[in-house]
Amino acid sequence: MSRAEFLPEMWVSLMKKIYQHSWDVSIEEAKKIQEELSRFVMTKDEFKKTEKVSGVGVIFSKDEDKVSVACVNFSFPQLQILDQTVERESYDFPYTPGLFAFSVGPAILSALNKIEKPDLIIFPGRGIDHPRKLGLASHLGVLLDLPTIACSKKPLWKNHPEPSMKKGAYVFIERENKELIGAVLRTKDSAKPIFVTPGHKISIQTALKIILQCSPRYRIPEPLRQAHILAKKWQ
DNA sequence: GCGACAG
DNA sequence: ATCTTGTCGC
Repeated sequence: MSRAEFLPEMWVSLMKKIYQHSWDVSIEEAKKIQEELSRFVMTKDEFKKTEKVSGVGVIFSKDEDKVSVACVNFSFPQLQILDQTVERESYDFPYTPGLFAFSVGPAILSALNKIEKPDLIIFPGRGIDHPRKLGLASHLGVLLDLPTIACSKKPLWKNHPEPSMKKGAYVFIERENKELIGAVLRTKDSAKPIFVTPGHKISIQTALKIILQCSPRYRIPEPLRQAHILAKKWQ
């Protein structure tokens, strides 16, 4: 099949999936959706500008089935807050490892609708480092057709390597089949490293570069840190 | 069978 | 995620 034939078919199929996409599904259906959407995940740099970078913060309510979601747009690389939104919504899909997006995806999409469209989004959690290659950042990256990065405070992989204590140091993480899925990145001298993985339309190298540029002072990249603080206020 | 498993 | 206690580097 030629590339010219392949691409349109791929996009028709993608649009179909997005049109049919439902968050109100069983666990088995959710996994199937992940398998299908993951075919469209790209880990090459596919964007021209990153002038506006958004961070997403997610906090679950203690008692009720509610989740607070904040989205904060930053200028890049100046890192000034441009606009932001926060909201508290109920969610139907209980938190399940591997299916995080089905709990918080709807609330995040509705929050993102209330701010200006960013050029790139940083999500808490996972990206391609996922059993079906579709962590939250990859899932919403495909649905929004935007470059996305995932950052986690927890290791992607058991027994991860340790970068040097100097800010900017990193070590790649690979699957057993040697496929690169992300990196352990030191965003602050002598602080615990964070775990960075591409979501969609971005390479690991570029993701690391952007996350470092977003972390001038604190361990957690500023867009994620501010979004987390804002979501926490509305918890 | 058991614990761990993004937030 | 949250809670809690303790330790170290800046």
